[in-house]
Amino acid sequence: MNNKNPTATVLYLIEQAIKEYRKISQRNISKIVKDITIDQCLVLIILNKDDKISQNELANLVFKDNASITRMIELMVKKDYLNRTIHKEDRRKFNLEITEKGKKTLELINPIAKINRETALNGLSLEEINLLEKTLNKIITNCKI
Amino acid sequence: MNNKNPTATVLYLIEQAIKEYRKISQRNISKIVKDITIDQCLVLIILNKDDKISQNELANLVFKDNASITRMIELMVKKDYLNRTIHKEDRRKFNLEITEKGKKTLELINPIAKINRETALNGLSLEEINLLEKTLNKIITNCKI
DNA sequence: TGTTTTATATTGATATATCAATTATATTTG
DNA sequence: CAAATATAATTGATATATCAATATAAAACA
Repeated sequence: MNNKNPTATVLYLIEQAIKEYRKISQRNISKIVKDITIDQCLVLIILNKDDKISQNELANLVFKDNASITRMIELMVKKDYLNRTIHKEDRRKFNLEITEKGKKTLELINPIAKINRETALNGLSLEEINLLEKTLNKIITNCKI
Repeated sequence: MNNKNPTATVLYLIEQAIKEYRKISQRNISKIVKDITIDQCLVLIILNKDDKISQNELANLVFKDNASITRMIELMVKKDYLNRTIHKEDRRKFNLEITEKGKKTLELINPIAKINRETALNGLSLEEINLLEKTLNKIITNCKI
């Protein structure tokens, strides 16, 4: 793992970075909202921007499997963060609506999400971040081919 | 998600990048070895370099929880990739030994792991990779504080 | 129109992630 | 040396990841 050749280790670093970020994010969220996961938060944030998306589209946006989304939504409905009703035009789909509890939670979550990002990116120049973005996009493209 | 401000999106990109990389890695491994996961491969690779490490140390190396490692090892013993015996000097610990099947699997895995890395990093200059490494390390440090 | 194909979501099975509580053993300390 | 503390690993509970198989509805097509 501690080779000098970064090609052998940089992919582990990506994994480590996202795991550390998820950890502090979950810790900070849990201080304020007890019964929610960061993945569920992300679902709330996305639905808040566009509540007309399907579960399929939602899955793509958060890089998850359809199966995972189905189960997450199930839990979020059970915990009263979301309502789910059948889509009238396409009866295979569902409407996902954020409940009052969900909206209140969003107000608590949004500032924390901002702080989490700022914490993680603290001390990085905009140039560094742009480069990071560019490089990650290349890796993503490489893997998708 | 499609803000122009990269500070809001770059952390999602990290998540996406590692997920795409894990996907192709698992796909390529599964073509050759049927009953193994990429996480289990990583455990084999690490134990092959140093079979004296404890489960704790192993967990740290692969950025996993102790609990996850316990269960992974349990499965790997069941599938005859590892042997586990009690540590004589410290009876809280265990010795982890790669079986013959494990060794043969390693020979199949190692070249694929190399190809996976090369695929993911294809077209990236050494400079880009070094910068990526540097930036990721900064993020990791930020999150750990 | 009836049949085939495609799209959306669910379910089952298995693996991993994470936290908290617990067990067993080692180490430290009074 | 005994009690307190620390360390290594396990277990239980719950959430997510992934694949394959399935159900249902919509769209395409002949």
